[in-house]
Amino acid sequence: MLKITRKVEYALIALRHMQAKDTEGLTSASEIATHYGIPKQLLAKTLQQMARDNIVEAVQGPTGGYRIRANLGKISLKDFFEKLEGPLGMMDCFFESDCIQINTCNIRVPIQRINDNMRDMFSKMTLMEVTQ
Amino acid sequence: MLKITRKVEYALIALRHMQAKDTEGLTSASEIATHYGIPKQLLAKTLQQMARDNIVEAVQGPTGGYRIRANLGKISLKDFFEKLEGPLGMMDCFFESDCIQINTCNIRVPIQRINDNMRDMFSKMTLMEVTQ
DNA sequence: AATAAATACGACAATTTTAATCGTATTTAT
DNA sequence: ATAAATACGATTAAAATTGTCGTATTTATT
Repeated sequence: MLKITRKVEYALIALRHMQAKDTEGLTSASEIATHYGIPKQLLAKTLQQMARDNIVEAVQGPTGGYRIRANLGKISLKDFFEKLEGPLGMMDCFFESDCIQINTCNIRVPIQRINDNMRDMFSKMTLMEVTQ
Repeated sequence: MLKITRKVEYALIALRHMQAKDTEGLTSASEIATHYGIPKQLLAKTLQQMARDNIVEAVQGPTGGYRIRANLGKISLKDFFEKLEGPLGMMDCFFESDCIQINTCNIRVPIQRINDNMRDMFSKMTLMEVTQ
């Protein structure tokens, strides 16, 4: 429990890899996949999603690839996690309201508090702290 | 991602339920399962695990049940989570060392830092904060 | 113009993890 | 003796995650 997903993991690996290179150069999904031994297609999808979110920029065609587009110091980990994985919550009932026990539940409020602490923590950390 | 498990959820529900009652009285797994509409056997196992961890005390036989044994104000959420679910880590490589990429991995150290922050946060919260 | 290498992406399959159930044994109040 | 409760290993079911497939599109190079 309380784990990040591979998608987030691969995204962070890719960002850190690109960060370490010349800002202007492009990096292909293959380059990263080969270097870190991770599945290329899955990584590519993750990069594509980050492109849709304007975190990276994609260039098509041969010699194409990705480069970092956003200011990573201005994206909080909370926003990053939520862009890739949707709303952040320790229990599903914080966003899916199909729990029929929601009225009798005695821990929703206290867990909500803890959850707020967690969100707060991730709000105060930026992507830059991971990638540099 | 970053979710707690049902086991932890049921454990917290049970503790909070018992906390709200007379300290000396016993509470059966059935009572809690019925009241909150959760699977009795699974809840029972969770209570049994908490009994092994000395968080609750178990009394057998008819009229038996459980009561809180530990001082919940002295058990951190981190310890509680780890008692029920094992070591707390955002990535498996923090305790399972079978990742062959562990040497080339470029995010292990930064994620480790974030992980430490998270563990720190849960170390500073007690079970009492959830159950009262 | 043809080719090849890259991104784009929906659909599907495999794997892993989590959740729930089953079956049986033990304890003990009535 | 019975019944209601805890105890717990083994198994099954369900859900979530992870990975693959197939095909389309873009574009530099020849």
